[in-house]
Order: sequence, then C-alpha cells, then structure tokens
Amino acid sequence: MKTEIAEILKRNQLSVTDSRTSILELFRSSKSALAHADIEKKTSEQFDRVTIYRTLQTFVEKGIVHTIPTADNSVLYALCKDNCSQGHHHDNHVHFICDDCGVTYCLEHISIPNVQVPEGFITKQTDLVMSGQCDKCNA
Amino acid sequence: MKTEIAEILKRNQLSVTDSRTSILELFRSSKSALAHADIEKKTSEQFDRVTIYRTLQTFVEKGIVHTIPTADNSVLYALCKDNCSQGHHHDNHVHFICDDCGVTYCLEHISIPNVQVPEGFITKQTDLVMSGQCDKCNA
DNA sequence: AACACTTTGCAACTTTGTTGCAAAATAAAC
DNA sequence: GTTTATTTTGCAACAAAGTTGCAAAGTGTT
Repeated sequence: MKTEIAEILKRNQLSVTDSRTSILELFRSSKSALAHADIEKKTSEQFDRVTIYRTLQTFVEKGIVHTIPTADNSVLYALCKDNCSQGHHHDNHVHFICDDCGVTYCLEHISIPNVQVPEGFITKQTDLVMSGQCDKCNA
Repeated sequence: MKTEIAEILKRNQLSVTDSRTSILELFRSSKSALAHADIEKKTSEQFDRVTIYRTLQTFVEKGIVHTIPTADNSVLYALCKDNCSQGHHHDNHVHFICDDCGVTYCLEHISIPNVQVPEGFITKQTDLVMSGQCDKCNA
C-alpha cells in the first residue's frame, strides 16, 4: 500500500514526504470529495494548514486531484480517476449539486460537450455545474 | 429606467434604496455575471462591503439573481432572465472568465448543450463556466 | 556521510465573509 | 408634510480562508 502511494508520487516527480503520503492515502481510502477542513481534521491536525494547502495545490497541478465547484463557495477536492498520470487530461465530467441536501455529485460518465469559443479566446478550464434535486431527495 | 428598476424591487417586496437600485442597474447594464469584488469596484466603493453582501443575499432569496459556482472557489452572480418570479427558466448561455484581466464574458450566442442526467435527478439550473485567456489578453 | 535541493512549519499578513448594534433611510399613517 | 414604525445601512469587531517569506528539517543523489 505505502509503496503504491509512493509510486504514484514518484511517477509525478514528487518527493515522498509524510504529508503527501498521508493525504493521498486519505483520498484513496475515503474515495469521495474532501474539503480542506476535512483533511485537516482527519489527519488529526498532524500537519500545518499551510502544508495542506500547498500539498493540495501540488496535487492539483500534477493532476492527481481536481477541484469541484460547490454552491456554497467551498472547494472540494477529489481524486482524478485515471490518476491523470499521463497528464494533460483534466477532468471533464459534469457536477451536480443538490439544492436540498447540498451534496455534490461527480457524474463521472457524463462528459462536458465541446464548446466552440470565439476567435482569440483560449480555454484552459471548463466547468459544467448543474443543480436541482438529486435522486434521493426526489423520492 | 430608474422607475423600471424600482418596479422590480417593489414587485419583490423590497424597499427601494440606493444600493439596491445601483447594484440591480449594474447587473442590467453589464448583462454578465459579476463577482462580489466586481460590484465593489464598479460601484466605486460607494457602498459598504457588508451592504453588498446583504444586497446580493436578498436578491438571491428573491430570485432576482442566481449564483454560479466555479471551480476556483469564487461565486458569480447573474441576473435571472425572466426575473424568475414565475420561475424556473434560468439563463442558458456560456460564461467565460479571463484569468488575466478578470473580465467575465457572456457568450450569449453559445448555448449550453443539453446534458442527460441520471434517472431521478431533476435539473433546475445548468451553468457552464469556462476560463482561460480572452482575445484582448491574447495578443 | 556530505552535498544540493525540496518541503515543512511558523509567523505575519491579506482577503473574504459574518454578526451586533446604533444611526440613517424608507414606507406607511396621519 | 410631519410623525411614527419598520427596514436598511455603515461601522466595528470578529471569524474563517488562503497566501507569502524564511529558517529549519527532510528528501534524494552522489
């Protein structure tokens, strides 16, 4: 296990440190989106706030995790499926936020349709966020 | 003009004040999504930060504007088209935020492609926000 | 083990958003 | 057009979230 996580870090040209290992492990075990505060709590405040910020930033840059927009102005981080290891493949799926329960869903299998932007515009990121009622709240 | 805006406020049971009038006017003239910071700047810091927060909150509650979540942890506010009073039909065009100059463009002529959601989900709103470099900054 | 390089934790700071309350503005009543 | 009741505003103080510089500690390489 540990070795596997170390592998992922090395594959992304990151040195293997306690914080990176723990946080990545946390993502893999929880298998759901985490907020910065969640990580702080679940690592028992073992790491400095700043360290967590920087670790998350690094992971985003390397494509290990991606950010999820939420309605209440908080950022969630989630593991990128294919570990994005070959890189360049930014997440491309639709997110759905339930107005009632507030849960953010990754609709992994629904990809964002291509959108043609006007000439001269360069797109670096595309977010498609839907909101309404999820299946559980609609019952 | 002023009368028209006052009408909208009254229709929503809101008293007509300077800040509400100015901010609503700003939304109508800019016709694009605005962040809190944009509003602060464009009203030349005429109003207290707190007032702007509360005004936006009120507008959201009344359905005059709606929020657009973005992945970078910023919330955008946009006018609801039909004033949403009779409801339900929200804007349907793509937004583009320039990372360099910070301007938000409404790509009015590009509509959001239809997205099929899983069974049981009810979509009330769909926002597509792109970011990158606009034509002016890419020159 | 010794070196170069990267990462961490601390402190200080900025930015963003919230709350309570007195003063001012608005709306309603006369 | 005053007066009164209600709402809204601005201030101050606070809370939460995020950033930056830098010395100390950790990592990787030889």
